[in-house]
Amino acid sequence: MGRAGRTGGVTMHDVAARAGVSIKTVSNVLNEYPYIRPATRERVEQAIADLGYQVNLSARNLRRGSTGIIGLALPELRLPYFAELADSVIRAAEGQGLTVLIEQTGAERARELAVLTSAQRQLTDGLLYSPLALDLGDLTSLELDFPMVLLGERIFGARADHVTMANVDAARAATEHLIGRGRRRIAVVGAHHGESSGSAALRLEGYRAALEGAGLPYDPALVGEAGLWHRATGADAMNRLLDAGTPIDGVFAMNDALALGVLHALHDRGIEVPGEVAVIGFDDIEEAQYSTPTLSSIAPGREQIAETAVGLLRERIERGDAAGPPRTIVADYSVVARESTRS
Amino acid sequence: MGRAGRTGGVTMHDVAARAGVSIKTVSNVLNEYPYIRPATRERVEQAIADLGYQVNLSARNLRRGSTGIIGLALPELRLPYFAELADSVIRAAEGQGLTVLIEQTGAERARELAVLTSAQRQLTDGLLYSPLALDLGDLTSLELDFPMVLLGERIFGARADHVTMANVDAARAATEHLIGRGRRRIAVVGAHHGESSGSAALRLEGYRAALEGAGLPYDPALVGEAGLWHRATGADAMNRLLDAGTPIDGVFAMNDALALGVLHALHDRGIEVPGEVAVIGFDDIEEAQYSTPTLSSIAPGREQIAETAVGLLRERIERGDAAGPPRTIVADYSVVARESTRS
DNA sequence: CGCTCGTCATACAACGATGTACGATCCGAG
DNA sequence: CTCGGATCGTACATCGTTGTATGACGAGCG
Repeated sequence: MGRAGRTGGVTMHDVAARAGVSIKTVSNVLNEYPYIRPATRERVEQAIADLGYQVNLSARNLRRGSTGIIGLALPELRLPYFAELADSVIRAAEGQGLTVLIEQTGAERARELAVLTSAQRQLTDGLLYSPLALDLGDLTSLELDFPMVLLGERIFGARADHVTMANVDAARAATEHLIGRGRRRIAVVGAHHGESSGSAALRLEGYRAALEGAGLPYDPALVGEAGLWHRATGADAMNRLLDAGTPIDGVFAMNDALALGVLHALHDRGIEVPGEVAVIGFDDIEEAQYSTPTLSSIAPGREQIAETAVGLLRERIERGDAAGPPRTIVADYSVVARESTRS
Repeated sequence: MGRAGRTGGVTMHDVAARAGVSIKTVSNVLNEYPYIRPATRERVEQAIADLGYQVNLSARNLRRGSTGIIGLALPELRLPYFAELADSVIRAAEGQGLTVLIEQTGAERARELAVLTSAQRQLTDGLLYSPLALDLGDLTSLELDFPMVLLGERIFGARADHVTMANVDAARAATEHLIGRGRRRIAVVGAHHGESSGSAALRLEGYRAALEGAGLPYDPALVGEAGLWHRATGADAMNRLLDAGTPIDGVFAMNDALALGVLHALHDRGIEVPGEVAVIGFDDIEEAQYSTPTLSSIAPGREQIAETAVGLLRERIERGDAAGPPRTIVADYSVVARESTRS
């Protein structure tokens, strides 16, 4: 074991020798130390170019005590929303001079907790953290003293920065969009029974608020449970609702994956969308533009979320105040109307 | 700047002091050095637990000259195929004790080349590399001496390991599947004009072989170009083919994203699938199971590809023979028939 | 009883970069 | 011509870990 640098093992020492200066001067050139004569700087840069030198990041990291890497903990990349989020986060981080290390938790509680103490923490300067399975009871676990920004859809009381979306308002807007299309028997898919925090609860709250605002009754028979928000669970939930025989003319799915499952279930039964049932989702993943019919959704401002989150995290890292007062940023959203809710 | 370990700055030194041994003994315990008395080992382990010590990876990496991280260079995570691939690679790597650092190239030639010399190379022990824009002329750029495994759909003559799929055979099987359903005017979508290597060329070859085998003529009017294999370009290509007025009763799309775009274009024009036109894709992304109609596709054995690729790379890294004789592994594939080709 | 050999642990010197302290220039002002 | 401050570079220690060399101890052998 133990091969040195990938670049052929060229060290600062070699560069220094070639440029005829000390090793520290090379370091100074690389680190924008101001007092270097142009001639010296040029000689060093030439030597660097000649030898194809690259700094050894392990050594620099050790010395500096930081790595320039941030972690991104999310459930699974195969969920389109998180893939797109990761994409945006990587771009945003790149723009701010950071590298991203992705860790998948599978939305399992144990693994979500493990992420907080894993060896990776030690290799990263901070963490963008998107837990799905944790609840308020796990709050204490989050009282760590490394820079962290909570990401996504849950509202925690945790003492950490949080970049989120306006779940209640957006869900209300989605439901109102259906109501505005003349729907009156609107089902909701994705509820988590007995959960009071988390995006499921918040989006249900928005749904209820919209009904109330329109003077429509809240009917528990129209609430479809779905623990994991996958296509398969969305299809299952829809099938259960239909099997129960409740009349339905609109569906608000708590995310697009669920909504696509719902579309699929409706299609299977020959129920026309949007003719008989209108459907709206949440997340506005790219797939929503290409499904049949195309899917109306809530666009949560993913780029903005990523950019903001990386920015907050970077600030914490640079200022070294992992424990500063927590900030919460709520991203903008918008309703995107497509075929699935054309009236 | 310069905060030490995230774990509160506990070092081996502290552990050694608490356990009443030397610092090296602690290291020996951690590194499975065989000659340690059980009593000593236990004392050290207790001290580690008491202090919550974690090794400083930067220091270890510097000393060992390796990082335990592998790079994964791919076009974009927002392309479902690559998101699913990344998911599988991360799982496979985790199982083999490695961490994955994803780098997005956007399928741009310049960025694909930049990946090979970026600072990240220096932070990783090896690279899983999935270039789309490079061609045979770039072969020389790939003659690097760090461990690398080429991934995915292209066949290079490069002197590097390659995990690929049987593009020609699989494309032929897809086309034969359509022929078996009685289709005779089969279009292909995703061709790259003038390219002779790369998956586009190989899949086109398979398509032609299938036609030939069935005694059907090859008609250039049935070949749809699409530079990037996205939903949007697939829809565009299909629209162009339809606008040209060529009769078509089947479509082989070179990947699922294209196929979904094709489905969308057909739907827009009220053309029934599979009644009037049958469609088959390639990649078998999860979305294929939930589109309307569900999409027939070629399942390329993604798990197998990921597992194999990580294994090959790890072997290279551990044996230190980045320049050993190149191996090529061809993964299994299978035809998955769904609604879009039900006859 | 002296010697070798297997066990167990230690001291020391690296890995490659950077911060600190300090010495060596150079310039203009007195 | 000397002095002082601004520039420019250097030597050294250090980040936390691990490989090498080495020493101490006890057991088994002749």
